[in-house]
Amino acid sequence: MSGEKFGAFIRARREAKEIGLREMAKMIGVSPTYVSKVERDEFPPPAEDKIRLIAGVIGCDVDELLARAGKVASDLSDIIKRNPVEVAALLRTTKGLSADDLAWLAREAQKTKDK
Amino acid sequence: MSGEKFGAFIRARREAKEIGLREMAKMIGVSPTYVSKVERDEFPPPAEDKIRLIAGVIGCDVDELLARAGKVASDLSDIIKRNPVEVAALLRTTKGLSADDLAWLAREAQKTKDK
DNA sequence: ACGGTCGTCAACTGATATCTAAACACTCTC
DNA sequence: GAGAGTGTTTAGATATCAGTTGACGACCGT
Repeated sequence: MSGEKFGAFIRARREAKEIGLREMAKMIGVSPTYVSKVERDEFPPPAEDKIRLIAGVIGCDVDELLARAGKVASDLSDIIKRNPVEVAALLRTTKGLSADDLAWLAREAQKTKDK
Repeated sequence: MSGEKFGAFIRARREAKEIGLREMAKMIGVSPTYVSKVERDEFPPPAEDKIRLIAGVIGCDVDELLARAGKVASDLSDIIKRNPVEVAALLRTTKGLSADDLAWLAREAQKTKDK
């Protein structure tokens, strides 16, 4: 499942979009040096807000990119913290379910909410 | 929902169990000074592994105590990272659901898995 | 009055996260 | 062959995390 490291991944995407390193740096509000280091995995992935901007620039899903960076979106953490016991139980139960099953479950959740 | 700070909470629990500060410190493998500071919220909550030990000592749910510390169990983070897009969608949908609804949803997930 | 226990204070340490600025080398164009 | 782009190297800055050591004053039983 996408063994590609964070840095290599965003470099490939950036180059595919023909965006220069300095241009990218300006867009996400960091120094070019930093982008260079991160893209060669010499520095760890940046903070969440920067990752969100990068996702916008290279056009990929924020949650996926965050996962690749080894992080979890802070709004998701907040949701867990609101009902730690129940949500933890739910998540542990979903461990091992397929993407399709997860999608089905999300629809069930939506139905419950609408009710 | 339990506005009590992390430190004050564990101090109350510890005292209720008549456990000394030094004893507690020994049990979780840190210095007494550290426990003292944490319990008076002069230091931020400890790392996850220490929090797990504390939960065992004072007898409370690990996920709840982690939430109180503003953290999320790392096994839950791992579950999210395995299927970031689908699990993120599921979690955002569950936002606002009651504890009962969440429990129901977990049972649905279990049924799906058994199938 | 003495040793033991209680919690506390001040001062520090090492590691990790999250970045920056300045100078460098290579290529491509004119 | 000068200038304008690339990306890269060297060398930090700054903050937060996750704690430790050693000394301190208050109290307790004997």
